[in-house]
Order: sequence, then C-alpha cells, then structure tokens
Amino acid sequence: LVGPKVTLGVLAERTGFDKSTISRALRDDPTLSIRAENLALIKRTAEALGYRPDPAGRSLKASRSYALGAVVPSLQNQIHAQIVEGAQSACLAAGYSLLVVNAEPGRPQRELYRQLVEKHRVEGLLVLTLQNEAVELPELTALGVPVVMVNRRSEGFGNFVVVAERAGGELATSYLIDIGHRRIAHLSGEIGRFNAGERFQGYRDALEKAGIAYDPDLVEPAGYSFEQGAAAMERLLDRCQGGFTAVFVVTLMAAAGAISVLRKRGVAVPGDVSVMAFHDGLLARAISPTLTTIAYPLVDMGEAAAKGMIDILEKRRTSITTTFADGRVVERESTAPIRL
Amino acid sequence: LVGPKVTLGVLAERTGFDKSTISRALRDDPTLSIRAENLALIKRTAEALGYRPDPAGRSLKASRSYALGAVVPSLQNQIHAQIVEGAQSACLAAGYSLLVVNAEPGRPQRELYRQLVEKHRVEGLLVLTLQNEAVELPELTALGVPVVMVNRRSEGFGNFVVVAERAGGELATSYLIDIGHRRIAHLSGEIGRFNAGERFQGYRDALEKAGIAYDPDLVEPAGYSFEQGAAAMERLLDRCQGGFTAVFVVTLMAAAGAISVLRKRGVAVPGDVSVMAFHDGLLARAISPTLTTIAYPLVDMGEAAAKGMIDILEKRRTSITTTFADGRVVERESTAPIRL
DNA sequence: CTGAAAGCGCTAACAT
DNA sequence: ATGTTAGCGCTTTCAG
Repeated sequence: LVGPKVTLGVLAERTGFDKSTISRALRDDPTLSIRAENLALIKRTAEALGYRPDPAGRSLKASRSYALGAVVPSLQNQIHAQIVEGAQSACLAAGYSLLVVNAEPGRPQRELYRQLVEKHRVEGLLVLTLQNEAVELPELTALGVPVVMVNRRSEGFGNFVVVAERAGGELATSYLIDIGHRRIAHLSGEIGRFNAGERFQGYRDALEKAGIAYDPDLVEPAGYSFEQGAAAMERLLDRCQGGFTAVFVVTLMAAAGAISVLRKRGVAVPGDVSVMAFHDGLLARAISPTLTTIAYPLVDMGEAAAKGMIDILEKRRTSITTTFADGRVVERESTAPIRL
Repeated sequence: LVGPKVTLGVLAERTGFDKSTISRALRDDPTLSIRAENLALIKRTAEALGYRPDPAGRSLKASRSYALGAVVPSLQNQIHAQIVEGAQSACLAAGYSLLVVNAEPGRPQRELYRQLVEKHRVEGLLVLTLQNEAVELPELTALGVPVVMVNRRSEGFGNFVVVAERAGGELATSYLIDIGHRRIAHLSGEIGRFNAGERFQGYRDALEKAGIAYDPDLVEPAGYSFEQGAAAMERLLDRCQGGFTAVFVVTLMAAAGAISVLRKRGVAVPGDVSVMAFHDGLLARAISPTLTTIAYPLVDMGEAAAKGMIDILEKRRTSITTTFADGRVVERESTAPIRL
C-alpha cells in the first residue's frame, strides 16, 4: 500500500548491517552479541518502517507451517463454539493459524484429516470429536502429527485437556441435594463415553455421600442432543412420573430437550421437577425457564489446548494432561428448593 | 513418517525430468508441451510417492499467504457459526486457510485486524460485524486488502453477500397474514442497520399488499440479542397487550427472548400470539414452543462469500454482490392460524 | 519438447 | 561484534 515490501534486505540497506544480523537482532537471538546502541538502531528502524517478518519465509526455512487443525462436531453447538473461540485466539496470539473442520458424525472423515495434515500441513490436531464416530484414534495418530483431545479422553491416550467431569457431576447433584431433593433422576449419555460416564459417576458419588440409595430406575440413557434428551425424558416420565423431583441432564442441549417434554406433559419446571445441566452456553439463557448449569471455563479450555499443543511442537513439553477443576453452579430458574 | 520429504527435487531424480518440468506438468501449465506418456509418467510417480506441493514454497514464491480473515461477533451465535462453517469449508477446499477473530462489540478491534493483515498476512477480510461497532469501514479498507461484507451491507460499499432481507421480512409477515392474522406486531432491530431496516420494510410491504393499515404502535425497537428481545416484548405488552395476535421478531435470539416474556406473562404461544423469527438455527428447535422461522442457506452464504473473495484475489472477478433469494418458511410450533 | 538458473524472505552454520 | 554463504521448495523467465 505504502511502498515496496519491507524485508530484512531493506532493513539491511538502511542500517548498513547484514540481513542475518538484523534477523538475529530482532529476535534477540542469544548467539548474537551486538552493541546496545546498534541493537537499538536496528529495532528502531524496523519499527519505523513497519517491518513484519514474512511467515512464508520463516515457514519455508523451518519446514514448518505454524498451523494447527481442529476437528469439531458442528460449530452450532455452543459448547464447541466456545472451545474453538479460545483455541483460535491462543493460536493467533502465538503466531499460529487454526484450521477448523466440521466433522458431522457418521460422515467419512478420514479424508478431511488427511487433507488437513498432508495438503494444509497442519502440525497438530485438536480433536473435539471421536470415539464411536467415523474415525478412530489409531487412524488419526497414524497421520504422524501430535494429537490433543479436548473435552474428551480416550483409554490410554496421553494428551488431553478436560474438565473435572466427575467432580462436576457431583457438584450438580449435590446442589440439587442441598436444596432438598432426594429423588434425583439422571439423563445420561452413553455410559461408555468419557464425558457421560464420568458425569454419571459424579452423580453416584453425590448420592452416596448424602446417603441416598442409588436407584437405577431413575437413570435413563439419553445422549447429547436435543432430540435424545427429549426422547429420554419421555421414557423416564412413562416409567416413573412423580417418582423424582429433580433431574440432572448430561448436556445443555439434552436438557433443553428434556424441558420441552416436561412442559409438554404438564410437569412444571421447577415447580414439580428441577432441571440441572452440565456446561453453560448462551442457550441456557435462551430457553424458559432459564437453565441452571454447571459452568466450566470452556474458552480457557480451548486456549489451554492450543497453547499446550504449541508447547509440544516447540519442545517446551512432551505431553499435556490438563484438567480444569473450577466448575461452579450458575443458578437460574430451572431449579428450586423442593416443595414441602 | 515414511521417509524423506517428497519434493519436486525427488520427483526430478526419480523421473529424470527437471524440477521445473515436473512443476509445470503437475499444474497442467499450458506453457508446457509435453508428450502424453511423459506427462502420465510424472503424474503417476507423483501420485505413487504421495507428492504434495508445500504451501510454504508456493507462498514464498508468489508472495501470497493464501489465508483469509473473518471478523465475527461471537461464534456462540448460531447464525454466525453457520456462516463461518461454510466459509471454512470453502477455504479449505480451495487450498486457503481462514483465520477467525472474535470481535465482541465495544472492544478495541483495530489491533485485531491489523494483526490479521500485517502479522498473519491475510489477503482478504470477511466481515460479519461492523457499523455502530468499534471499527468503521474506512479503517478496514485502509488496511489494503479486499473486504467482503457478509450478512451486512454498508452504504456505498460494493462487496457483499447477503440474503434477500426485505423479501424475507415480507415472506415472514405474509405467512402470518395467510394463516389469518391481521394485528401483527414487529420487534425490530435498530432501523438504521441494514438487516433490521430491510426486514422492517418487508414487514410493511406485506401489510400493504394485504391491505392492512400500518400501525406504528405495533412496532417496537428491540435489537438482535435475547435480552433485547425480552425487554422489547415487555414494553410491547405494557403498551398493547391483546392488541396483536402475532409478532415477527427480527432475530432468532430476540425471538427466544420475546417468547420467554410472553410465557412469563401468561400469554400463550401460539394460542394467543404466534411468533415468527428471521433466520434459522439449532436454537429454533431447542426452545419451546419450537420456533417457526424464515430459513436462508447460511452455510451456503458463508461458502459463497469465501469463494467470492478467492475469486477476487485470483482476478476471476472484481467484486461480489450476491443476494440469496431462496428463503423459505420453516413451520414449527410457535405459529398457528388465528383463533376464530 | 524440455532444462538451467534465479529468486521469493528467512535463518543457521560457519567464518572472520 | 558482525558478515558470508547456503538453502528451505516452489515458480518463472529465458535458453536450448
């Protein structure tokens, strides 16, 4: 826009130093010892001319792309949207870019990942999907780049960033217990899946600590989606309407589905049944009654995952196993103390 | 993983041709005339060795980054999530990458865009935010890269991909009229904004065509968010409860807010008031009653925007002014024929 | 019909 | 305390 491109070469002309000197000076390369005044001069003129290192040059030299890939099931899920948001900003801040691919479950995903790695040369994969999906972990790791699972864990796989799922499940259930509930149902995901299984365990932990007997009849396998939450609530009501005063639902979306069924069937929320969901998003405030949820810092989680991956790529660490423990209850309208 | 990197150099060794010949052969460069058999040989061995051109080399040579930037107000908004989804996949398919930055309104955005352009070297900006936000158009265009507005228009700005907002507003309102409504309210956005203004005009168009007098009392300025939709509905009810049997709300989120207030105030939806929203997303099925909406192909819109930008960068066109006209009503539970 | 050479902007090893 | 050189992988004149 203003003139010719500002490269190390033009800085060299202007200052009289060599390209390589400039390069090392601007990066504070310790292998360079330079007079403070000259260092200052170089930095000053770089600043003045608006020098920006060209990522292409650096990439070529280093044989690196400085790009990460993220594999996400629909961005329309606000939980994932928050995680991606965090990952994006961490990447940009670190001078990386993030390529996001949507992997609708059931679709052929193999090719997407191969493209990401082989064509776009991403150096690492952030995986927010997987397990019982259309790609398996071995296939992914076979692509030859580090993989970090986000909001997921897999048997024997060493890189992950997750929240304290089990503690969160316990927190949710304990909250319901604390406000007087005793007959607490749980709409779960597939128990074999990490998130679902842990949340379910937390539910049981809380019951046990409170001395409440676990009743399998009150647990209904649902799933993570709106429709699955709705269908599961139908089944639960058919089986034991009136048998519970509160329900802990495995996801925000499923909770929305459950609430829609409760209302349809004339069950007041929270009058007859309190509803608690895991994870927080805009959706929680967009349904009525607004949803009480367990909130974890999802944006931070995305950031941590991206930073961790970058640390791995830059050899500052060899693995990442971060668990966010700071879940908290966000009280909204869908829960209330039990009626006496 | 398997061996040394497959570059043009190794293909040259293997085939006996020169790097440059290989390069041209693989790109079907018309300046190369080569025997069909040799061409085939080259392509075959490239395939066999799994050759992938390294984007870094190409970038450096061409002084191009093959990266686009997108400026988005929160990905948690499903409307934007869909658009970004489409843009992402179009970019990947074309060998570009897409860097997404979140621009929460009111935050200092200048620096984000500068970073995108100067540090990450994006070659074009897809803008989904703007106007009355923390950055103005002239500032953006001053960055020296092409800008395409998506789901927005700005006075006198030539690049945009939008939907037929006005026709959509008319469609929404006509639908309500067709099922018998006469007193139809409208929760609008700020009329000065493109989307809001057009949708409002569409509302008036439909009334006029049906011979229904426009009543300013039935139009309440809201905004695009849940909270603004809720607040506006409060005001509308305070002013003229019972004075309308249907309402067309400017966004999905605002409609969710409006519905929450209607229910809170004991107004049945759709029994007493039918609710129609503009744009469709998962949220429409996650609230109860499920929302009738005007659906436009938002993912396609994102794709079109990215493709258009790429066409501009590659000189296949000089501007893009695409309007998606194919809106349709998605009937759900929030609307019903007027009661007799 | 094909090859040789140069250069994009950057960094690293090796000289002074 | 600084300069020289070479090369990352690709494309593009310009020569044969």
